[in-house]
This record gives sequence, structure tokens and C-alpha cells, in this order.
Amino acid sequence: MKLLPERTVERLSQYRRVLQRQLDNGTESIYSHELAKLLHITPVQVRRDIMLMGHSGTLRRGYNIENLIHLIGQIIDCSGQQKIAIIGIGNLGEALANYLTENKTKLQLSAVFDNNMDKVGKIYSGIVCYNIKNLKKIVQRENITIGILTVPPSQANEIALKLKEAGILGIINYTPVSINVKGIFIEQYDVITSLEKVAYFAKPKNAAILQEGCK
Amino acid sequence: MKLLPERTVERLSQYRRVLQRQLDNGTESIYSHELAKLLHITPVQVRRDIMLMGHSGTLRRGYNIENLIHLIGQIIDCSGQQKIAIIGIGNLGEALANYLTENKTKLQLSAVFDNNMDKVGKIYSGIVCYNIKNLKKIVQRENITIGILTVPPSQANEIALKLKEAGILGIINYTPVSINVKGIFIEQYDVITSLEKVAYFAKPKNAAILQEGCK
DNA sequence: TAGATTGTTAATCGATTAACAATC
DNA sequence: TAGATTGTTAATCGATTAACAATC
Repeated sequence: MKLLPERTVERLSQYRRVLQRQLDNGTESIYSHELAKLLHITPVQVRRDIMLMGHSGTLRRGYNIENLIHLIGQIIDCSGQQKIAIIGIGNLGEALANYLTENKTKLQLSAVFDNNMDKVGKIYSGIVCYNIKNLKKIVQRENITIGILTVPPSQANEIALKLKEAGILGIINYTPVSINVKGIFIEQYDVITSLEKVAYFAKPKNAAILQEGCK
Repeated sequence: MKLLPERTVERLSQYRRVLQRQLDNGTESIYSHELAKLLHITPVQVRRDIMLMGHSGTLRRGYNIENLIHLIGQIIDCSGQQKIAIIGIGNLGEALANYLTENKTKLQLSAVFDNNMDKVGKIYSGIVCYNIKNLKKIVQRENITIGILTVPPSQANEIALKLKEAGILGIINYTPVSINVKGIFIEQYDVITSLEKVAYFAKPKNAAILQEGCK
């Protein structure tokens, strides 16, 4: 079996959310150009993504929304529930913890960790904060597979390695440092980098060049 | 003048941070393979990025760190200071506000907005929260060019449009909805999408396929 | 000189888009 | 049938990597 392209997987997540909204509104089926419009992408891209999942629509009625949601679930979600840990309960870690418990997905926040003894034992979004020393033990006991890294930069690499050793299969790295752990899936989302990127393209001179290209 | 590739700009931001750390340690110059190692990328990519900036190193001593930092600053930063607004002070917005004031960059958080009257007038990270009704007035008065969007999904599109009308040139959209505003630079960073993406590649079966590919 | 390094072009890879056949 | 839609291949675009000339 081949893996789906990264960008396609990202869009599947987005398709599912807007499709669920359509379903809740009582819509049963949707054309590729309608789904495309909701995400501001092209209909071809929608059809190609759906093709890559191995799904088929009907020629005159488009795609059955319920089937599509179900299929995306089979592809993205695990058969069992996938569990998440947040490592580092600062401002960002805490905000993400709240965000995850508010927004229901199949992904379940199962543990948070910190090395500050003032935080250990406290409850964050209904989850007790463990001492980071017990990382491996808890991750293995709870069978956690995904780690969200929101520790201070100086600790990022070391803890990423520990996460891998504990059996974590994917990490979202919100720290500003590049982490060097091979063999697992790592996604880098650094706030400062994204901000400086936007700043570059939003410099008045550059924004003018961008706008010309759009016409 | 041509714009730099998006990925190159992202890396410039990362180069600058690690270079600053090197400079603080008293290092004066650096080889492409050393800089590459710090970010876990290839030396060729480093040299190509530097070439795209129009900079040159010396053949036997590599790149002068101070010059490089200065040049990256000229490219990313505005001549004047660029100002930022955060729109929507929930958990995430507040965490980002703290994060921005803690981590010094040339980018200055100059206003935060909310439509909840309990929040309007309160101070967040030293910045007073304005009523979102005054968005246009404040943005123009303060000459803000970058907006961070952390409002509830239902308001995202509408407020993005208002930001554009107020003269904002770039938006970082942390809401889970795709926003439809043309002519300005928009960057999408949705927490659920990134999480579901990592979940897909961290499914045990898929992780195994990934790991094989690495060998 | 030999070895190490930079600078740059050409090749490759991944993702998007254009083109179009198939069909209801 | 004509028009609208899906499914899919080929072309294009953007980014990375390989190859290598230049030079200290």
C-alpha cells in the first residue's frame, strides 16, 4: 500500500469538517465544484484527492456525503482511538490542551507532562499533569502514539528523543528549534517562523509584487 | 525584483535564530555544512538559500555570521517596524500574545481585539484589548500590517475581509476555516488539521511504511 | 599541489493544474 | 442529443538535490 501525499491528507481533514457541516444541514450529496468552493480550491483537486482515496462518485449526483465522511475516517483515524500527550504546559501547551478537549475529534488527549513541580499533579482540561520523569512509563501504559511538543527550546531535542524511545510515532513540534530524531513523523510549526514569513510577504513592497501576480 | 521562494523565507528566519546563538557564543564565521547541521538540512540548501539572497561567503572561511544576520534582517524585516494585531482573545489568542511579547523580534504586537465586552478594556500582555468594532480605526491609526486571526470559526471570513479593508497586508489564520480574501498574503495554520495529518502518518501501519522508506 | 569549500546549473521529486475521454 | 459531471493522464510549476566548475 502507498501512503497518500501530505497535502492530500491535510485536505482530507478539511473536507471532513465541511462535509460534516453539510450533513448536519441535511444535505446528502455534493459536487466536486461545491466542495471546492467551500475550501477555496479547484474542483480538479477535490476529484483527484477523492480518486487517490479510491472512492467514486456518481456522475449526475456527485459524491455521497455520508460515505465520504466515513471513508475519510477510515483513512485518517485509527481503528482504535489514537492518544495524544502534550509535553510542556506553558501558555501555548495549556491553550492547546483546552482547544483539544473543546474540539471533539477521534484523537484523545490522554496525558500532559511538565518538569515544574508546581504544575505536576494539577489538572489541565480535565487531565492530570505528570512529572516528565515518568514520560516513558505513562506513554507506554496509556499507549500514546502522538506527542505535542511545547517545552522550552533548550529541552526540545532531548525530550523528542525520549518520546521516540517511549514508542511515540508522530510529533508536532511547536518549539522554535529543529529536532533531530529519525524514523518517526515530525511536523514543525513554529510561531515565530510563520510570523516572519508572513511579515516578509506583507512588506508593502513585496505585497505589491504579489498583487500584480494575482491579476 | 523577484520574491524569494516561500520555503527559503521560512529557513531565513530559522537561520537567523541559530546564527544569533552562534554569534552570542563568540563565533565569527560558519561553513554551510555547519549551519546545515544545526537545522538538520543539507549544505547545498544552505548555500542555495544564501545565493538567492545575493550574498557571498569566502572560500576558506565560510560565511561571516554578523553579515549574514544583518542581511537576513534587511530581507525579512521592514525598514520601519512592522506591527501586529491579534483578533480574538481566547485561549490561543492569549497564549500567542504572551509568546510574542516574550520572544523579541522586530515585529511588535500593537493591538488586540475582541467582541466580548468582558475582555474589551482589559490588558493582555501589556496591550489593551479594543472592541472589534473599532478594528479599522485602530489598525489604520497604528499602521498595523499583520493580523493574527484567532476568532471563532463562524466569524473568521467576515473579519478577514474587514482586516483587508483596514489595510492589513498579511494574515495568519489559526481558525479551522478556509478564508476567502484575495490580494493579501494568507497563511493557514489549523491545529486540528495538523494534528490529523500527524495522526495519519503516525498510524502504526503507516509509520512502518515511512520507516522502510528511510532506510 | 591536494583537499576543502563556495556558487550555480541541470536533474529530480512532489504537488497542482490543464486537458480530455467517458458517461449519465 | 447536448450539457454537466466524474475520473485520469499528461503537462506544468515549485522546491530539493545531484553534479560539478571555480578557487583558495
